[in-house]
Amino acid sequence: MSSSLDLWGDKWSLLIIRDLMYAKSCTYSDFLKSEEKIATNILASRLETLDETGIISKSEHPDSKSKVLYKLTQKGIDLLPVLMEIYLWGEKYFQLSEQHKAFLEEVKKDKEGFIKATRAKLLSSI
Amino acid sequence: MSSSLDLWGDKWSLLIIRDLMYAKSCTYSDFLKSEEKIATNILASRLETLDETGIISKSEHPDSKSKVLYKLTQKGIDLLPVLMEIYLWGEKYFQLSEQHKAFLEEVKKDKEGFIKATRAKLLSSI
DNA sequence: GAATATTACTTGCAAAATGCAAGTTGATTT
DNA sequence: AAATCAACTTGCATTTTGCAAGTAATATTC
Repeated sequence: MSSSLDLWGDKWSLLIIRDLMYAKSCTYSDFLKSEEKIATNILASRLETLDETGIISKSEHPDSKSKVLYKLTQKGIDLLPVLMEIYLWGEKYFQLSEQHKAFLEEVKKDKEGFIKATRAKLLSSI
Repeated sequence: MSSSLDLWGDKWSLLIIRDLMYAKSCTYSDFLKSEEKIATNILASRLETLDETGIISKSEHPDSKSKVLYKLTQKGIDLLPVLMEIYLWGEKYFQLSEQHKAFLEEVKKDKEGFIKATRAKLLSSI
């Protein structure tokens, strides 16, 4: 557990991973757009270590040479169950937006199924 | 997710919570005995914030006035599924001891059942 | 095609968090 | 009564974070 947390167990790494679960792929500036407002140097350092540890990978953007696409690897996609349990815990102990509530209601109807489907979708876009 | 991580999403907090999942209750010096070697000031500060946010609670030790017992609250016990998914991820990507491997094999046979039983055990000792 | 804007970063620096060693206080054992 | 134990606290050096500004390469606009 300690070793796992050393790889991705800090707030910013997990938020990066979360963004990638939603978006399938993000550019550097996409990450900067999320509401948590990560500092640019921290973002760069987290992307570097997540890449080094094989949780995300860098690839070329089809449209432009100056853009970089970040994606989850299988190792990163396998964190989906962890993220889902974090969400479900948060649902119990925080006031969520209607949007999030509706989403989690859907998930709870068939958690295994949701994870399997999302996992397949993410794996297909690697 | 960000709010959840603000409460318990750092390495030391999660290791404290893990110790309490195994042990049901720990004293300050019990935490110091775990292999990860947390510094005493960090331990004190984490115990304080986990107590403030209602994830653990302090109680009197039956044997001695000078000892303090720390336990998970329901809010803390509800993190069990998160911890289990962290373990299961780690199983896939790290070399574990035979002991841990055997434990996780057991868990995987009936994850829901294991969580339910462990949860009940922990709740009973609150 | 030169000027402007965008993208993905890097750098410098102040503030906060961490880690280590040592110290303190009250209860307990010898 | 003296020594030990349990739960911390304190001081300080090191590391990490966060903010603002800068840079270099590509892309777009005039």
